[in-house]
Amino acid sequence: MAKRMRNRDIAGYCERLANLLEIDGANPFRVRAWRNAAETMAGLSQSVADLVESDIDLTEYPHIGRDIAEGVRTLVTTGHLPPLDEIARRVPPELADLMQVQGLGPKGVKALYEQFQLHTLDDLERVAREGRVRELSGFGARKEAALLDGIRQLRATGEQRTRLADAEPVAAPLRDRLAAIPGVTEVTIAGSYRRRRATVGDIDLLVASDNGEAVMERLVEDDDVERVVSHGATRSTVILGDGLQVDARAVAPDSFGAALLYFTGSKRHNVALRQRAVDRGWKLNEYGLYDGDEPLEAASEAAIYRRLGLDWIPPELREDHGEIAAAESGSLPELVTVDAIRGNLHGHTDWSDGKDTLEAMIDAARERGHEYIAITDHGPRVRIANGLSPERLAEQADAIDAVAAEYDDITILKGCEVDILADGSLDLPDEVLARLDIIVCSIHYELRRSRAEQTERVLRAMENPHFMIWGHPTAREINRRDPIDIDMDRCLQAAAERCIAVEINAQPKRLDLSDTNARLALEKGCRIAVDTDAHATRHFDLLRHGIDQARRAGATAGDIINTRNLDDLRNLLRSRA
DNA sequence: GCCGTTTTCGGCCCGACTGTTTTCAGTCG
Repeated sequence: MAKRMRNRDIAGYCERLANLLEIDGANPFRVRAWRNAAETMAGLSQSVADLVESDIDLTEYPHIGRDIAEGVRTLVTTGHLPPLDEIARRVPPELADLMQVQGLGPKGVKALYEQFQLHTLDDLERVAREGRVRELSGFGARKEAALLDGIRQLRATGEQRTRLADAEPVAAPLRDRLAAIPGVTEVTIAGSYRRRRATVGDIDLLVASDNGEAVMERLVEDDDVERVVSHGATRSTVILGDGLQVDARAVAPDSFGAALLYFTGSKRHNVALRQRAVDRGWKLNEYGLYDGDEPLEAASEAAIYRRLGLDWIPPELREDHGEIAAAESGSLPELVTVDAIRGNLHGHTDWSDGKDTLEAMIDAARERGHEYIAITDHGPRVRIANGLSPERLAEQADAIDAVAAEYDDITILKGCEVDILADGSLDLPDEVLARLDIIVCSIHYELRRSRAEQTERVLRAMENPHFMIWGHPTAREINRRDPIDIDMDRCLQAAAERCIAVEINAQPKRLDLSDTNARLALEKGCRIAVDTDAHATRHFDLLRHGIDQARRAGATAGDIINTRNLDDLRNLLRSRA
């Protein structure tokens, strides 16, 4: 068995093969087939390697047929993707990486390779600096400069996507500035931003105006704009000072709905919708839904969905994960909202590594209308966070009792975020845990252990009857730290069987569980806790980021334990023991 | 290479922008 592959790795191989096939001039539909399969696997909540190991037929999944299933099976077991090895004999595999340079596609890479025998980004940079790229037919001085720009940018940002919460404070003000332009009736940030993905690759700004040209003029002149990549009458691309790319499109107000649908995506969702239109003898594009040349609907998303026989689908669900079938049968889930949350079950005070006092945290929860709040400072193992010993935990309990007496509008739950040690034991003894109302169990250390070890670690911890909520289950930090390697399928199954809730941690750097893992958790029958893991009063406002991911997983209020009233919540937690 | 209640063969999204090949190919989303 080769080193265990993550879905992301497998998708990477398929994507690489697709790039090389494209450079080689293969049938474009064959290229797309591998890309589609890559996307399917990247978005799958189950581990593809597990599926292969369990002999599950991969062709059950969309866009994976006999050949690709066979290739992936071989890849997982041997570390080799045969068609990739085959093409690598003719096309240097490193060329696939050159396609990441903005403005450089398969044709360009092929031409550069044939002319200069260049393989790598460094080769390309050298040839471009020497001014030789412009000699090539189809290239010129401007293209050469653009490629150098593209190389610089690729080196600066890599493939890294921007966290949604980091994109918001840049994108929203720009949106508001465009909205203030005379004649603009509406501006919406579409794309993965509107679908609330945890990270965004760029910002898709959609503007409704009868004078798109004026909007584009204003955009490229904006103070935040560092570089203009393209600039047209209805469409422009700019790079902002912090490196974030913005794709802006202007459309007439009466086709805003169709454009919004189109530019919100996902690509997969759009393809499925267009197919549905074609099945009815119509055509759907960014300008509207048409019967021949006759426009049927365009002004609103809801009207277009309705005409296609579908309920309006919330953007968070538009990933082609079965939402279209659900919209057809009227069985879309009623997604949870921020307002449905009655309390936060994971948060810290200055007793451990929180910034604010017990009283301040309670007041912050009251200001947000919460009915209860759990105080879950760290257990002793997390020493750097000033984790609480049993003695200090007892002191804190007295402090909570004293404070609680002053409030009649909120209930304070005594809790702890205990550490799951490497051997699966918890960092506080059972008799201490037994005195608490709520116990969040999380992994903070020893993140690089093997999959088998991590799985055993968590399964063993879950045997403890005091394990109530699995906190930030994979310990990932977006763009900074990979998730731990663990058999999520088995652990979520165990959580479901033991009535353990799994957390969606709303800290923007975590968002852990991820949307796909949260979806898997729901499929397994787990209940979910959406928690802020607040370390300061202002962190209560991060809740919406966790709710975004819960919605992307298709969660209703009923799936979330902290939408329950206090009695129901207590019963749920007690059913654990 | 995938897919399928009009199909196991013949489809597979397409429009905007750029730069360069003076009429369009390549790239992108």
